[in-house]
Amino acid sequence: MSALTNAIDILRCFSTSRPDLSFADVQVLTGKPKSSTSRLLRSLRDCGLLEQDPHSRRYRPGLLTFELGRLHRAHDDLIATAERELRDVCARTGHTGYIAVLDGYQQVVLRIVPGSNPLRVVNPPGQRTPAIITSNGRAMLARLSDQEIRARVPLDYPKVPANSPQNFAELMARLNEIRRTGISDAADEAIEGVGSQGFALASGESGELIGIAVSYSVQATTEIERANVRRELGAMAAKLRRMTGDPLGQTIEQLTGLAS
Amino acid sequence: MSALTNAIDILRCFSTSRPDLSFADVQVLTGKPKSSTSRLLRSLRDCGLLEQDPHSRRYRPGLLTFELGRLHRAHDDLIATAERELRDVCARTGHTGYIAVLDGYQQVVLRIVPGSNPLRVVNPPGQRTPAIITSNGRAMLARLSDQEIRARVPLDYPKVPANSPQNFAELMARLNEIRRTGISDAADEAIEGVGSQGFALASGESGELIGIAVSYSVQATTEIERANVRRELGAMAAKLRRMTGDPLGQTIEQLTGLAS
DNA sequence: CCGTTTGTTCCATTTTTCGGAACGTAGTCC
DNA sequence: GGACTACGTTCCGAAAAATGGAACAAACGG
Repeated sequence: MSALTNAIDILRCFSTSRPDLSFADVQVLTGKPKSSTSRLLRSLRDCGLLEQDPHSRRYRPGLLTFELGRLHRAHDDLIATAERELRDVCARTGHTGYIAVLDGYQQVVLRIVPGSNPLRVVNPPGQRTPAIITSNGRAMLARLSDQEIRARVPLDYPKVPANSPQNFAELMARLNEIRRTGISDAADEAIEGVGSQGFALASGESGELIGIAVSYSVQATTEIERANVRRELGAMAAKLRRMTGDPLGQTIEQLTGLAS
Repeated sequence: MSALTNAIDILRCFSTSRPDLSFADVQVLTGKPKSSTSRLLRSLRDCGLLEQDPHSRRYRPGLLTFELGRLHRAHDDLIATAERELRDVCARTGHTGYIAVLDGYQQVVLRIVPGSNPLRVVNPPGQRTPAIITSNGRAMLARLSDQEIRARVPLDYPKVPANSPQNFAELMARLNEIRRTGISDAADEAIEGVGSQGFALASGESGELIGIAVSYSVQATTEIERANVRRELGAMAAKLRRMTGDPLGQTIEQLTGLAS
């Protein structure tokens, strides 16, 4: 196991729920010996990937990650284009919009478009969530080949909320449904009382894949309003697919010519 | 030279002016053999620190840097406190506010508060600039011991704009001036026609040091207006120093008990 | 079809890393 | 004060990984 791998393992211990860690935290989370942890933490700190609070002695992501993170304008064309359209939809509907990407079987929130409705933003940018329990997460999975999906979802199917697909067969059933309709939805899954609808957008040019979703309170919306959201999303999807050359019906593997 | 060091050297090649790099770019910038560059780039890509555009094959900071960068809310208390106050000042004066930190002899922009005046934001967050040519950069330097300043500024004094201190002696003269008045200013240095005033804020508790500045068009402001900015900044500095327990007059080294 | 550019793979040598154990350093309890 | 514990760092021989020159491969251009 390379030094870089170990370093990354440490960096991956940090998350929105654990924005800073003590030496002991890191040691427990990585399961590495004290000596290795000590050396690596020092290296990471010295190179700017981590910072150490002078008083609490806890570690947190460093200045370098801030700088690099700013540069990750990330797939800029695709995302910026999608964000513009999403803003329009959110302005019209008042709901909150999300743009996310897939990483393994998790999704990571990239952009948020706050809505005017009083539903607080629950997933800040950078937030990781299992893709199988969100509307746009499943929409993205649906664009992968069955083989690729199988490879990404852990063999030991994770414990998920009651409304989410409870096993691999249920998941595939939902993904096939999404493949038919082009739109994905969720209700009371990741967060109680919150529903969302979303779709996946692939760039025909770069083969990038993003998920776009609109999120709302289930209680505070009527079936009619949700149908309206579906219509808005459908129109947005159609427009974006035209703009980005998304060859709907092709898996990402077919687009890029290789498995990721 | 450790693998991690080499990896960091590659990451540090990316900047706002070079947000993505080709294999050849990296090879030239790092001066490493092709084989090493190839292996390292692959590792960095595989672990998520870099991404590779499927078509242009160019590299850019990856999803992991985005996630970690989000977590670097960084020195949150100090910066958030300062940012709140800065917002007030910027709202009143209409000018653009900056918060930055020192890294070596460069400063890195952390936060921007756009003003209402039509001066476009020129330094996005993450931007690096030599601290010796900005008002808040010099303000931060002025809070270091002379020995520490000497250690940070390159022996081969860099080429700087005409209005900036042209050599180490001139720099020290200006820093001593800042130490006397508590406020730093700049005009027509980093950017032609742009002036700024700033000060440094140290947290008495954590020993962190940030620079706070307000920036404006030299042509579009009168001497009276600039005096007003100075007054606003002075008041803000006094208030923040009280709030954060900044022991003005002490160097950062005295605060943290060690050289950084 | 050949030269160029660009990038990857191979492999013997050199250099790091690894991790158990010994060694500090505080803080705490009695 | 002294023993105890939590927390980290340093040491060092064994083991693993990085290194970089060279051969190899692929894409491009003329």
